[in-house]
Amino acid sequence: MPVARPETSDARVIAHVDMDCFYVQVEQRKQPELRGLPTAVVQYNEWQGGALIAVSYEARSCGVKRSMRGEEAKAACPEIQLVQVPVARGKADLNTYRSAGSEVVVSILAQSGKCERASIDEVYLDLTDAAESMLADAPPESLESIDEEALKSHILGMSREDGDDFKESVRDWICRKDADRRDKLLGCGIIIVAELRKQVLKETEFSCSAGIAHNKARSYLFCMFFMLAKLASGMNKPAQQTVVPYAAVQELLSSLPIKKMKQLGGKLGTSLQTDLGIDTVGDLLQFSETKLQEHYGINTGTWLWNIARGISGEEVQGRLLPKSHGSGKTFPGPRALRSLSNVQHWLNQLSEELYERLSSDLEQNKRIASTLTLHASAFRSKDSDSHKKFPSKSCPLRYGVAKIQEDAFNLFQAALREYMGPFGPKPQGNKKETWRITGLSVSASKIVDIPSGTSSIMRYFQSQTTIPSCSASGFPQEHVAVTPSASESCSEQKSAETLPAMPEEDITVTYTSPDLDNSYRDIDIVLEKDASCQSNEAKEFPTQSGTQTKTIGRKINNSKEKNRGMPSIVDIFKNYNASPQAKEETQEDSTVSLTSNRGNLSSSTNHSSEVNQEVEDRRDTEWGYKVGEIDQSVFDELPYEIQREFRSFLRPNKRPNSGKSKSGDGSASSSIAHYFQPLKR
DNA sequence: ACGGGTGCGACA
DNA sequence: TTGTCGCAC
Repeated sequence: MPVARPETSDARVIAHVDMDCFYVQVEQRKQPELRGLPTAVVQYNEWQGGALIAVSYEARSCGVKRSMRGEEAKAACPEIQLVQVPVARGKADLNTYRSAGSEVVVSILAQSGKCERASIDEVYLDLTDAAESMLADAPPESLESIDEEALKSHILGMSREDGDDFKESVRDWICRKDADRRDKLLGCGIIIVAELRKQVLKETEFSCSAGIAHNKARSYLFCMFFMLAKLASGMNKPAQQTVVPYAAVQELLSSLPIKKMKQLGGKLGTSLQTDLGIDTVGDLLQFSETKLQEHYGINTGTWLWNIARGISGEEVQGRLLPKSHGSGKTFPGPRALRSLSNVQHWLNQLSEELYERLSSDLEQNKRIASTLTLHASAFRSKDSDSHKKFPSKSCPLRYGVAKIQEDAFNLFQAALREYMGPFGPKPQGNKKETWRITGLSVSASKIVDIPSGTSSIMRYFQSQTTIPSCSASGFPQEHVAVTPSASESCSEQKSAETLPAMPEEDITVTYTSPDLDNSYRDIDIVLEKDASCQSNEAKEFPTQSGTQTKTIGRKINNSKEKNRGMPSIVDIFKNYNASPQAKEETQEDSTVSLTSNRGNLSSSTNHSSEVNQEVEDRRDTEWGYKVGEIDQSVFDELPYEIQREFRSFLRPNKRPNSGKSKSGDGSASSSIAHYFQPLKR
């Protein structure tokens, strides 16, 4: 829930741009013969014709709706064209849509102001600067002609009965001399957005709709308004835009059902209705801020009070790239997974896709992700508490397909044991597994920019991506996890798995303690054979007493604590990226170089001298940190080649693995360090 | 026991 | 911080 900061006179110009039925448009661009035909994009064709995920306007007017099955759609609209979502590795592959989305964002929309990619097919734009300078230099009233596209805009509260008349009144509204300044800015916004949308159409062949207002909430809403109006009027033209004059807003909104408001489409909206009898925005207006706060807490209460009044201080984040990548699949009903090996198979597929996307993110955007998370959903058919949530688990992310696969599987097993409880799976007499996995996903988050100019980083990853995808043999496998005593079924299944063979001396043993309630229990106690300094510590782990558990917990905390004062690789990147030269933002043609970190600097003080001074200081020390302050384990977060790159850059004279930076235990034993690829290959 | 696959942000 | 939950397209 966005926290609304009260904004008294909000004279920003914010646009919400929505690529409507985007997947359909992407497919129609690929197959132009589908243009103009009722079309839907469908995935997983095998069951009842698959599920519709995007529906063209022609098909909608036949009564086809999203979340129909393909067969229903055929029944409703026999001539409908069904296009399947691409499938890769046995799962839906949305990459074509993702890249089509960034095509739009990157090449066009990012030009005229701050741009936030809200989803695969939506962006917010902050056009305040552009609108203000237009108002200053060439206000609409001074123009002899207004763009034809802009004249097609919907202006809420203006009836649009007849064509030419309507355009005239739109022109009048845009050019009104006596208008409120805020309305004038919106008028400029109309013209700017119309231009942008034309450009998008020209360069990508995609059409889009837009809402223009003084804040995000409203621009979103107006975009939705337009789409509703579009459906109601039976219009078949998907591309238009909506704006609302300041004075007319409140009246129009008060009749709006609250469930239509963003964030209120779910439980909160339902609660407003059933608990407080609030059905419309007008109803919501009757409630005092404190009353709302009593029911929904201080933040949500204030937020509700504000949005009812059209107040939303939420800023457009200057972010063109996603903050995380995920790859997942559901296994509904009878298809639920019931064996570890099956789970591992799918985790391998998902991890492959994830790695592929991480690689291209690195290649195209020079970003690196640092956390891997596993989510799963499950049920237990027999047990009493079969609704228990399957826990999510995360760990540091190591680059490399095999590594992600291995880590994902380890995370899964850790989560599974937690899910099944401290006593593990049923004793051997019952051979049947009690759990069923109905969904799996792996995701990568905490993505940071890496500096450009360190070209060998790119070379490294390019070579990685050319390796044939799945084969674990393409990667030198440094260690494999072995779970000696976790549970009958686990070890049983495990042996059935085809884990890559490797030289024996490289094998790393992972000891697990079944009653250790810690997500790192598999991975945090890896003992590397040659790391002699850790042997004392590691010896404690195989035992299973409660006191040992506490000891382990403390050790883990200690090792984390040790890292706490240290700059992580993330910090280093951040500081580097704050330097001005990394910030320049040129729109390249094909190889897009995006700096997503524009928003990292507080936008309100973006140009303050204070910040600039800070940046200057950082530049003096290049990386912002002295060599000696950087812990060895920081480097261990990266693949060897990249470690080498940084090492030569940061401390040219030191040999790999030579020094722990500070006192205490070997840093290679920290919870982060040992989990990554060992330095030597 | 399903719209599926993703992604975001808030909360504890 | 991690993990959970809700929301949206």
